[in-house]
Amino acid sequence: MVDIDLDALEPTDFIQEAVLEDLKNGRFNYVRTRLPPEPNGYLHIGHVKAFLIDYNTAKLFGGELYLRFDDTNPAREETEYVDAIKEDIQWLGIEWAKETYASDYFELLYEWAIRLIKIGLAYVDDQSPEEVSRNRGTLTEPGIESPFRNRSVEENLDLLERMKNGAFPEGSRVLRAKIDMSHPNMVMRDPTMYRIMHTSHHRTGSKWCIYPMYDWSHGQNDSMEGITHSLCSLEYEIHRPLYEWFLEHLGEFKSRQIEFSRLNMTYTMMSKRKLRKLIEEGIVKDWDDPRLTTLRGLRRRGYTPEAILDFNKRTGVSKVNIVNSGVMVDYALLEACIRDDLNKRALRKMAVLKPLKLVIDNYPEDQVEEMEAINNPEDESAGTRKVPFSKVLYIEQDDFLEDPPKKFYRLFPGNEVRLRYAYFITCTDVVKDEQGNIIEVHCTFDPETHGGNAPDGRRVKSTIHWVSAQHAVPAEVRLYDRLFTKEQPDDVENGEEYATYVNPASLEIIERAFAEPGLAGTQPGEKFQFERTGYFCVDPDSKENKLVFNRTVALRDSWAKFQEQQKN
RNA sequence: UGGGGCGUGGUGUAACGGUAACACACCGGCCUUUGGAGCCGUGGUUCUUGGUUCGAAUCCAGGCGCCCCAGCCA
Repeated sequence: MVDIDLDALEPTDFIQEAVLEDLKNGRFNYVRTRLPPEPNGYLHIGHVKAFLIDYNTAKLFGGELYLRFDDTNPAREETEYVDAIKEDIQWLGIEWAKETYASDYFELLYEWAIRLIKIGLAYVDDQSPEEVSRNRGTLTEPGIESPFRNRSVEENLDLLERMKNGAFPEGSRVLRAKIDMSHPNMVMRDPTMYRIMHTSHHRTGSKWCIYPMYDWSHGQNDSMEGITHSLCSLEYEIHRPLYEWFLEHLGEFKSRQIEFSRLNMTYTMMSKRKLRKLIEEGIVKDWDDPRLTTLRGLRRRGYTPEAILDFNKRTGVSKVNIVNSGVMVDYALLEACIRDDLNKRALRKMAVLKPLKLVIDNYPEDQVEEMEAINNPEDESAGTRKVPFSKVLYIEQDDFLEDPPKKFYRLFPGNEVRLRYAYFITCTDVVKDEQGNIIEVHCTFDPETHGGNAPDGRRVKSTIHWVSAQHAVPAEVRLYDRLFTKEQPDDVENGEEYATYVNPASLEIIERAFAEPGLAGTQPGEKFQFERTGYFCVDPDSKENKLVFNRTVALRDSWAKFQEQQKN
């Protein structure tokens, strides 16, 4: 029973409004939702939307959430996935009241099937899969009734039991609901309830030789568990009449199904089948490849549960149906969410991704100063730290140009910039190798500007980051970009393959970057902002003697954007 | 050409018959010891046509467009 003040509740979407209405008008007096993953692959960001709708709806009304694995197809489901899915859901912070399996109800479901046979509403069909398909009709033409449709109850009962016990080969028979072969809704044209599979199940072993179809299992499981609100995506809307038909004739408890838009995102793929293909073809390494929008990929990439929850909140809930039964959300929104979260929380560090040697000619040879740096300008309580400074430094290659274009404010011959938290420097000279590559930049510093402030009040246009060459720790840095160059990579155009749209620059490995010494010893999962370049986290590949960082997302970069504009 | 859904700036969501709002993106500007962050500003005849109404994104009717369904997948 709900013992909360319904009038005080604030529903945040149309589903919660509908549930509130059901509670107010007495259709239900409690709320129980269910979260129904199929244990046949890893979770991706699209699943999160569905999960959070179930979780948040139950939570708002003081109800409970069941985690029910839809394990009705043993040919593709494994325990390994069950564990991984639970781990991912927990990582997000979703709690469930009870863990159940569709297979928990195989026995009861079988009894219900017998009841349907007994009232003449289900029959064993001996047609081949091809015949069943051919006789289903088309979208505009009615189907043809099976010659086995009017078998006696006794024969149906006998055949089903023998099917269950393994008397017949796979594909030889199915149990079908007897509804209407000319129904305009294809789902209602005598849908299959059980098929024969001589496959061992991850939980029931070899006990069953028949397994229920999703359409026969799901709605009945909802009923058996007393699920009040069965929340699912739009493509199940046309299945709702079938679920209601079953329960109506069985005389069992009816859940209310409410459908919502699925989440699709630009520059990525959501379907498990396609994700699996990416892995099999070696385009990405595994389910946790940081370029994937799987939960494991996002986690390894450095995304936080908070950012993903925020993303979910910002994308909302609706029934808008633009593509693939749902909406198409801009990938940039996800990036905005992680930037927002990490901006507030991540400690700042300095790291030079593409090092260029900088020598301060007038700085004493052996001197080392400890410069005070702010750990997080967004959070004063994060305090400060000391960063060693000396005569020879590394700066970013991108921060120096011998012959700069207009609007380039960084270092170039004759120009003065600030080294973050250190000094003002002026570039005096450039050293090149025989091929003409710049290998060293020389400058002088102004001792009066210690800490980065000029007592005479003069200003510089730019502040650049640095690390002291003799103190820096080397690190491998993996720069990621979107996996595809096309907004909808699965919208494959004539003759092409989605592989055509794979972004060749989706992964760039920098073998030898240099980080400030404070980064030594950091542990996998730790997150930082490398000033001026982006947010990074320590990869699980990282070892005591070899740091590995993943770039979660780059900082917004108006200079890079400006350059991009100039090109176009 | 059957059935079921959905149409609000580029994208996603609000507005529950009473001045179309918010976020992201984009483009300007301010500010800045991160070209980050922050702050301010410019973008829409609410798919369309007609009707009801003092008043319509909202209610009604027609049209158009898009998505889903012909697995012994879920």
